[in-house]
Amino acid sequence: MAKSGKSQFAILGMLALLKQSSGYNLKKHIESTTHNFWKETFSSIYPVLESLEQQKLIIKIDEAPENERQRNIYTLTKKGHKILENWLIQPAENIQIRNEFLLKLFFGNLIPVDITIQHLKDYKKKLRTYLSSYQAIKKDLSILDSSEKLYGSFTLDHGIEMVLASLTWCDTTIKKLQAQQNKNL
Amino acid sequence: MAKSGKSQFAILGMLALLKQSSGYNLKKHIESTTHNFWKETFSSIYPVLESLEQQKLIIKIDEAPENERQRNIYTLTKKGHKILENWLIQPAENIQIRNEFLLKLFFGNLIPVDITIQHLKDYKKKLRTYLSSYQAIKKDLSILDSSEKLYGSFTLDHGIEMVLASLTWCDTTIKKLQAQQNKNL
DNA sequence: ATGGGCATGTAAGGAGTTACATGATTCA
DNA sequence: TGAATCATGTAACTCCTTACATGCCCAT
Repeated sequence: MAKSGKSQFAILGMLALLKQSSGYNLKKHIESTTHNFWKETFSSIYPVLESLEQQKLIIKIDEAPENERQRNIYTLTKKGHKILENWLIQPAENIQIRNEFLLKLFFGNLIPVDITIQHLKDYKKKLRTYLSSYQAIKKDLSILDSSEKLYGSFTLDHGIEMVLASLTWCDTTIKKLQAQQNKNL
Repeated sequence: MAKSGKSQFAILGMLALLKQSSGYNLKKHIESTTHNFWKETFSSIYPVLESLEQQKLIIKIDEAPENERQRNIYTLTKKGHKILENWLIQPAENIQIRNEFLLKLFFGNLIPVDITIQHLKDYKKKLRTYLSSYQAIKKDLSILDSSEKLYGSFTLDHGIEMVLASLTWCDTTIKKLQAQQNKNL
């Protein structure tokens, strides 16, 4: 079955940046660059590549270099570039955000305060992990050329700023809950 | 078909807060309180309510007050409370974040800089809209009782902090792009 | 009497995830 | 020779979204 959502554009865009790539390689690059706001799995990448090829937005490159393992290398066609650019110049649609962590917190008065505090502390740990992984990604950005690096640094900075703001909010929230806890002693 | 995802818990939790509610009323409250991180549609609410009733997690209240329009009022059973609390004390699973806006920005070097700058400005406008809607929700929180208000204010503050950090990031990013633009003149 | 809010659902489809399945190559 | 990485895919499923469909009640 052909997929037709946003994955299409994510893959098209990444392929445009890399000029040419296999599905496997695409996944690797998505993981090392857009991981904090966009992920893809093999199960979506391969069918999407097939669908994009059928739509003539990408083509398979016939490179049969000797001694090399069999793999499918794709590159964008002119039509592919056109479709991609057309999508890029449109403003983004509203995001559907579902945050299970916040949902649980919202229902916090249904469980003991100390469990919620623990959840917040665990969340902080996770956020710190994200922070260091973003710093690792920042290093990986050097793979791409300088103009791409610029935009990559923007999205990465966004992630970093969000994590930092979250960490501050966690601390404030924990303090408020602890104050609540003391009041009830 | 019975639904079995996170919607179940969102509805169970909201029902626990409200003590009792119709599906329609649930939607209203979800909109006015968790809108920034959790939404539900009628198409999920009604089937989920039916499924929850079959699982004996909620029951329909026989209130046939004269002169009142027909509607289904539900409330949690003991089993429902147990299931809900059990979910609440488990740490939240990792969120799958997909941000189309950031994805487009990441591919920004494929389109003219001024379009990207415009996208950022439009995004700022949207963020400011969110900010004022959060302030409106903060007022609506007064519907709930004080302990629930506390947790509602936490999740809301999270939204506000994220928006504020985003706005700052937008300004920084716009400045960087404008500098880039001037360099290329 | 009519428009808006209240109220409840169904049907079909879309998009992505998880689990399953396989095999080649490289390096230690 | 065995583990890790490269490499490609299928099948089933789940969940949610969009569009559709209906009708009451209340206020102006």
